[in-house]
Amino acid sequence: MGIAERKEREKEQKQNAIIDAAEKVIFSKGLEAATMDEIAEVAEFSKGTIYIYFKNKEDLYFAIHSRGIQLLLQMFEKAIKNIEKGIDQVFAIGKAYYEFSKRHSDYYKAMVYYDCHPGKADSDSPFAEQCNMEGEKVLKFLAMVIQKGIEDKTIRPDLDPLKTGIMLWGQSMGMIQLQAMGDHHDFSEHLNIDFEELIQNSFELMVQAIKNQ
Amino acid sequence: MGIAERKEREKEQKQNAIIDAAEKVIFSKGLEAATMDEIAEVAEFSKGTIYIYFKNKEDLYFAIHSRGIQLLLQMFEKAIKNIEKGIDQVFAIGKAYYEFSKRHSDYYKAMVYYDCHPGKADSDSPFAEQCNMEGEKVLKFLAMVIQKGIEDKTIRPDLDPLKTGIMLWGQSMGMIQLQAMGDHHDFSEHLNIDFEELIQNSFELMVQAIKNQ
DNA sequence: TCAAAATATGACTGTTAGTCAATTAATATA
DNA sequence: TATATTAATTGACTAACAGTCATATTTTGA
Repeated sequence: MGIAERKEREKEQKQNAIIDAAEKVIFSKGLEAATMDEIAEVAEFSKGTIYIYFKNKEDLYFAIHSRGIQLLLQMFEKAIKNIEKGIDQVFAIGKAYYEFSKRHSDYYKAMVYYDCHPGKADSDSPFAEQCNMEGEKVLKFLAMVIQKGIEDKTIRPDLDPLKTGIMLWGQSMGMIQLQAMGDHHDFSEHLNIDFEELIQNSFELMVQAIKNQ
Repeated sequence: MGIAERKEREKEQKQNAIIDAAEKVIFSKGLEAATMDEIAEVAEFSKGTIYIYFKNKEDLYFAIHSRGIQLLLQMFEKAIKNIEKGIDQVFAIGKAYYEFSKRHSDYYKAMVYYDCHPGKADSDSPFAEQCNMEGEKVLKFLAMVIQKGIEDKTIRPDLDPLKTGIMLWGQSMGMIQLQAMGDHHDFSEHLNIDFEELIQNSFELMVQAIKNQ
């Protein structure tokens, strides 16, 4: 059955075209202001069609989220190339994470938004499921690098790689989020804080804490 | 003019009554599902009246947020009593923060929700302003405790109290948020992670990193 | 060529934040 | 006290938007 396959391919293409349109709209006017009507118009489909390819607005947003995670993982993979020691790779990943939050801030915002969201009906959203899987992949990548660091004796051997990865992830995420908060409210300038430097310091502190000896 | 003062008092009382109603509705059905109509009904005012006392829905939510921060600061103040050393007080504050996120999870969720939110028109929301001020007060409290730790030689003297406070705050917030994410999605149980223990470990790591010697 | 199945459409519904002209209550004035 | 003025309150109304579904169009297979 070549037709079924072609249809499958076409379906995916259309889905991607809709995600492209959604990104255009959301990245230009913000998550909140983006409407399904406008996304449909930019995608050159009727609104009804959007709802054939995506369960609801949230599901469409999760599709964007998923693209963001994939991009992040690629940046992590690039970041550790040509770096020898595990501990240095961990630091490089931290920097890459920060870099991602700055360079792809649209994706980053979309990701944070949904991570903070309770999410009313994430029960059966296909793309939400995909996000979870991909998020786990990123985490396991980090855990693998930590494991490598333990093996090459640059990271404390008493640490559990997965747990340590979660800690580093959580702490880094918190710092980057704080910076975003500082941007929205006044506080970073009000208290005269250079967040870029502060995040750098915070990564150094974390790396110091897991370093062997 | 005693009347003007009485009116001022009455205005505040009514505002508080509306916030009470909003908490009742939001804490029972969630931030998203809560409607202004229902809040008005529970408050026993018409919807129009709600909009006299609060600029918009967001402003009302910020009022709840503000109550949460005040409660948090009280918990911090209680937490450091009867503890001698600065470094131990820092640890106690970390524990209190986690405690707050568990015991007053309704407030905590409301707070995280708005911290993550870009916030379309926070420009002239009186309660948002109050939140910023109170958030800063909490941060300065933490910085003061760190300063004390530097003075009693339990915390590294090379650290800047305010910057270090921001770091600890951001990192703790990130960990707690990760736990919340783990609850919503499947990942904490899927990866067999005991978050309570992990957060404890992460606090220990942080405290270790700022400890003197 | 034409019936059946798969896709796509956009007018329609229900819900909710926010508004505002009309109403009611409180205060000042004569 | 009676009346005018000012302040507070109301709820019907509007606009905007997510999501639906009967109808129309296109594609497929006989």
